[in-house]
Amino acid sequence: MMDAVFKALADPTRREILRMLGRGEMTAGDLAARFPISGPSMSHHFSTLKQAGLITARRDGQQIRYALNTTVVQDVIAAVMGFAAHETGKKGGRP
Amino acid sequence: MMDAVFKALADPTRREILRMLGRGEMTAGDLAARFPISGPSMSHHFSTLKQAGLITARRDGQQIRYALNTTVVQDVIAAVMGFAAHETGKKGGRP
DNA sequence: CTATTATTTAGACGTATGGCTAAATATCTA
DNA sequence: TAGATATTTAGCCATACGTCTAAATAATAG
Repeated sequence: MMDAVFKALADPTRREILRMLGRGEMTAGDLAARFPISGPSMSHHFSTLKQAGLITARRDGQQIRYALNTTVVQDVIAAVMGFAAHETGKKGGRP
Repeated sequence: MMDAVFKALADPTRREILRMLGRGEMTAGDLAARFPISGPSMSHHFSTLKQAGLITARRDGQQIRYALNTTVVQDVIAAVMGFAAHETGKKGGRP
């Protein structure tokens, strides 16, 4: 599960999509218009992000509105913090 | 730069290496012995992590001791937090 | 129902990635 | 110096990834 999440984060276009969605919901079209790659390629990125759980999709008429899934984003933060959380003998928390 | 970091994090073996180094410094050999893949393959993973700045290497006799670079790990955390940090109209901080 | 707009699915293509074995390099020991 | 141990570098191979164009699906407008 985290495997799909980290793989999704590996691509710079997808990270930029996440940053944009961080400002609020956007339609697939609006999002795609801001990148120099084809619609189908963007759609594939959406699919990757969605299956990783990083974004959610909901249909609104003929458009699809994508939104950031902040819950999973927080899971990522926790996972990364986990890398350094086991240092022994290091001063933990805030002083 | 963050590009190399996120790419490095995309592989589960490399994430596991980081977790192990989170417990403290280890030699290339000790680290490699804990994975079911060849030494050369492990060496390549070390190289990827090192060039991403996620780990540091220092020679100690005939061995190389690897250590987690917590500074860069924190940069990753900051970067991921940046995805969700721009939500408008959401209640921020802790309640 | 037909046409139009929005988005995804399918298939193809070149490059990147992760794995392996064999060979090279570095350091210590006899 | 020769030999043993630790680690990396060099090639090779199969699979995964990101991109594209063409075609399919979904929903709205006439």
